Amino acid sequence: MPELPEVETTRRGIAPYIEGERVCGVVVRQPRLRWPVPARLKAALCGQTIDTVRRRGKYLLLESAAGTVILHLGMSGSLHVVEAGTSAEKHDHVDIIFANGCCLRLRDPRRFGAVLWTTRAAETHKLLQGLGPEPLSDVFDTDYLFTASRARRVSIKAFIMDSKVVVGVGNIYASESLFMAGIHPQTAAGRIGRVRYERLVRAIRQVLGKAIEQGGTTLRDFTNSEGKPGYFQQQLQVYGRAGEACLSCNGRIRSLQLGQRNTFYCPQCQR
DNA sequence: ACTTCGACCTGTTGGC
DNA sequence: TGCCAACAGGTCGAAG
Repeated sequence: MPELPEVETTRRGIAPYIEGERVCGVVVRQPRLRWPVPARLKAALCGQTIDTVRRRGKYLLLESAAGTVILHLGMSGSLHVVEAGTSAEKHDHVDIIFANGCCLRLRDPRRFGAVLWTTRAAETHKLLQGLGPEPLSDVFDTDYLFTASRARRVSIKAFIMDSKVVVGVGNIYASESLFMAGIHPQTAAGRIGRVRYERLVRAIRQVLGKAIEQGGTTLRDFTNSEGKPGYFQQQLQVYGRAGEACLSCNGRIRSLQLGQRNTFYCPQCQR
């Protein structure tokens, strides 16, 4: 479900309810997520105040003086703020309850998500330390991407979906960005020139930025923390449109498998 | 060091 | 209507 825009939409949705609020309870109904939810989470977190809710790539970081909760939504996770005491449904695995009466609830049917706890700077955590730059930051520019891609034989699509290269570009926005940049998804990353990387950087920024503005993409069931869907799917140019007409050239959108992921592109517009 | 691929889960969809 | 296979927005870590 969530790529960077959906995670950012979630962050913005939950922050006002929990920033500056004190945790007074933690309920773990299902500790078996991607990694076990640490048993010490409850003891560590109770009594702490969540100072800030940050995002790094697709990870959400709830920071307190004692440590940081690292959250990942995986493929099917979502966070909602409900009133403390609201009855839990089938896949509501973890609640963090606040003294102000709010309950931050993680739902994740496929359980690819994660809830972890670290007492050190979150950036140094194993899962975060190798991450590439934020796509919307200044560090992510043409030079960076061009240099990082030299001698790389992977497809450009797999390359931009690699979180060590750049974070937050998932399967939907990878296809969309490559369409906008006019680059065929199968092209080897190392064989793409500077000028085209300039276009690609711009496209990634634009696509992600626009998607955040629209509250993310809702294909099946993504809703923000208030239960509202995102609207970016109305702007999707190629994702999920195999067999349909390209909105730019009227040719047929095609799909292919790249790195075990479905990939959409227009063979006319993308070379 | 790079690349590919299996693995982790459940729910939904589409074909027969 | 029912059953079953295929597929889904992520990504780690092993193996080549």
